[in-house]
Amino acid sequence: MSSATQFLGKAMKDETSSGVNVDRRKRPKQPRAVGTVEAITEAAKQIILKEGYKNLTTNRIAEVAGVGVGSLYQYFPNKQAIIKALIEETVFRAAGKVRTCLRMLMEVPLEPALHQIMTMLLATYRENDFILFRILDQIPELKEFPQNLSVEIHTHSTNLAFLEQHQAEIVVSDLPTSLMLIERTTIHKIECFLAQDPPNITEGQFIDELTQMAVKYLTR
Amino acid sequence: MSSATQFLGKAMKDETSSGVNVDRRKRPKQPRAVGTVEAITEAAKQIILKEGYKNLTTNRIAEVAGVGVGSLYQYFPNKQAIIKALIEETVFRAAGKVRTCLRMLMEVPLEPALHQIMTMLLATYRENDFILFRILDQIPELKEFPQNLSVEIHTHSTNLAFLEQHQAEIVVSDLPTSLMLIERTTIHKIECFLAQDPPNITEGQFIDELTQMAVKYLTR
Amino acid sequence: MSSATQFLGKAMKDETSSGVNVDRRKRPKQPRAVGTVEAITEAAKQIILKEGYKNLTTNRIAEVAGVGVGSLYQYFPNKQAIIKALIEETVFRAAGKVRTCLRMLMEVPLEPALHQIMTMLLATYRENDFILFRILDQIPELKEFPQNLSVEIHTHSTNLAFLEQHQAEIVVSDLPTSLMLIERTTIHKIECFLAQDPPNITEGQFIDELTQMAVKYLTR
Amino acid sequence: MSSATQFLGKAMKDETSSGVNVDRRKRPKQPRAVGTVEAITEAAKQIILKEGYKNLTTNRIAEVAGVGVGSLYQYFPNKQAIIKALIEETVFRAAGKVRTCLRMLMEVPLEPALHQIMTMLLATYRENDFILFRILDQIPELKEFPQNLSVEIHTHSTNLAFLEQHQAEIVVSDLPTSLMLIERTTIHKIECFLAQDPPNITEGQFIDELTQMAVKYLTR
DNA sequence: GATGAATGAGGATTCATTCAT
DNA sequence: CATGAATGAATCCTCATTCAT
Repeated sequence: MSSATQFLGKAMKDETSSGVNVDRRKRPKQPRAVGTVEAITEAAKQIILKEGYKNLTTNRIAEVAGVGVGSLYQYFPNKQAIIKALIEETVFRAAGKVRTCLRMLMEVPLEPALHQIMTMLLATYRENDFILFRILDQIPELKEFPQNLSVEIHTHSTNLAFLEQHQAEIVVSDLPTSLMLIERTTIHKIECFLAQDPPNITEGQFIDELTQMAVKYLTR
Repeated sequence: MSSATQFLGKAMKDETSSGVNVDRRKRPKQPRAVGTVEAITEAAKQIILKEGYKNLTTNRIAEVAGVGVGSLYQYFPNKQAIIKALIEETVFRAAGKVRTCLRMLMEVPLEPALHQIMTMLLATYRENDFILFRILDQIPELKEFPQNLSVEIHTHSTNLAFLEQHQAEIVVSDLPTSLMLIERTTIHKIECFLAQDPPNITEGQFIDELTQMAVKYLTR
Repeated sequence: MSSATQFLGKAMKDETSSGVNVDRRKRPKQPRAVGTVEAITEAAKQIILKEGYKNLTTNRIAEVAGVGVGSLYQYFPNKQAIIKALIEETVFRAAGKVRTCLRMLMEVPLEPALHQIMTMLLATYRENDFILFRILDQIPELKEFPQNLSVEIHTHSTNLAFLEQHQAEIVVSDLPTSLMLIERTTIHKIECFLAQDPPNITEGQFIDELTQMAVKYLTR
Repeated sequence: MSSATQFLGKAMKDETSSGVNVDRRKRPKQPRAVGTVEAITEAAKQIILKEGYKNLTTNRIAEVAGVGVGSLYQYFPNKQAIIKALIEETVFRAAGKVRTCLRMLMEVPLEPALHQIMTMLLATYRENDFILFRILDQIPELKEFPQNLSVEIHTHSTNLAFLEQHQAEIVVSDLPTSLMLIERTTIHKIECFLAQDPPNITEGQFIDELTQMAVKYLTR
């Protein structure tokens, strides 16, 4: 039994015990309804970005989305589900970009490839309002459903494939574990970098730094 | 000094910190009072650890501390101040241990020294209920007073002294910046490691991993 | 500079910096909501009248109004706003009656006209639960928004027109100032009279007294 | 049965039903204790004057007075009693001045005498921090014990004696009632005048105004 | 489906008063 | 006598959720 399985098992147990449902209530089929759902998550996003997570109330979401509060509960069973949907959406889009980029760099040597990846990652985080990714820290309840709420989850296997493609240049013994370490470290640094305002290091320097760190670690 | 001046002074003091005061209210003098203050922060700690941050209400703190709600406000102006005091306390104690350890390893070669440091760091984080360190992520308001709320702040100069002592073995150009990166990365990894339950890697392996990462990065 | 100056200055600054909003929160659109708003102010009125201002708590208002506490905050940002609305309402209705009466007496000679006005004033104060007018004394915070909270404000210009119409009989030099003095004095006396229970003077005597005072003052 | 008797009767009934004691707890005999009592009322006065009635808490009084909260309850049964004592003190001192002045003007003709009295009254109100006199409006509970809390009470008989001394110049039929009207009106106007900042009338003009009003009313 | 008025449990905070030291 | 730590009922206000229209 892998730890992943255990983890999922735990999450499921928790869900059962707390009785909280964070999934969508119904799949809207009518185009009007699709628009409403998007308006809701978009409103949530704007509020988090502009007014802070602590101001994210259901009434405010409805107001910004231009719908009645009641409509929120047509598509989401509760507030958490809205946040979850928003993050999933964001993560899904971001992961797609990362995977596309990785596939294009399969044939490129490790160091320049990593440099490009890092550049793209930074851009993706910025575009996708990285603050959303950090929101999870403020919602312990949601942490128990991380299945789809982390970019790594959606990119890990592609990442792995990428590294295996470059195995000739790499010396670490346990590739999956090393990959995980690099992934986390990289993302953490990007978050720290983006959180600084103004940054005390140029973007170019920062990406070089990130790349060097990964290359050194992987190739001794 | 006119009453107008007094008033402005008071108003300004109140306003400077965005209206929120997170400092202590009064210093307890009677031994009984000291016990109460400790009971309050200890209660807050236990609640965070056992019931989660979202259950940290003032009434619950008082209940667990075995005092009346009013007593909380004898020593702290508001709930945030309690949390701040708790974290400061924890951080201060942890930083003390780290510094002591570092001073003992000044003469030891880099790699074994780092190995010991990592071991000690992991132990310290575990002992000191590392969860507290992560609580800040859930309280954006407190992030604005990070002066004393981060272990790094209290250990950075000692860390720097340690690395300078080993300069012969180190190749990085900008030592302070590199140190900061290593500090953050190490702490982040420790937090991730401790957050896993159960960990999918042994403690020994994990510390080796940490040490290798730092050594490689510093010495190429 | 007198202490009065300092006091007022401080008070004003206090209000400005505290940024308290005493306006309505939203305009009810559904008829049900209109009823709720009225029920709230009416409940506040009844509590003040029957239980005293010190028993005017938000929970009690909700209870008497037969609604939940939350409903109070659908239409008013805070308790003060409820009181303000109640007083405004009362003042507005009372001022309307006064103005109507004055316009009807434009052609009547001064003394009989004043007599009728005083009679009507007393009746209006009694009907309109004059206690509400005195509540302001107990809420220093509201005193700073007296724009619409005083009957005089809404009747002063009509009063002035009335006196100018009778200028032939009047000898005072500065009509506006004299008017203000009479207004305040009259109202104050009415309040004192109504506050007595039981009064030690008949209503007829009292109105004669009021009229005489004004007539003597205006006509030497 | 005079209205005064009725009023007292009512007050006593109220006290019985509310069971509140507002008298001093014990008469301090030791000089140290006398100092403490004075420090307490003085502190209350300073707080009302500089920080507003809403900031008058027992803890703050003790703090400003430089004693422990407990000591307040050595000499006063509750907070109201402190306020009552403060007002009594102030009223008593003010009434003394007024009576002295009146006795000196027994032989002076009505108009110049009244002019001097008004001047003195205004000064007394200013000196004695007239705000204290208005505090009663904010404490309905205390209004029920006005026996000694109003300057008029302590000066009424002297006032009456003064007017009787000038009976030759006076035409009103019911002297006591007229006196009461004048007293109230005068005090009310002084309060309004002092509350204005800046006043829109000079002090001299104001006193002339007051005097004229009284003279006209009394002498036709 | 959509609305928005209504809800009320629950949270942070205050402050007059007590009582052990 | 004096102290000041402790108290807790009471207060204002919030906000996720429901449901009648």
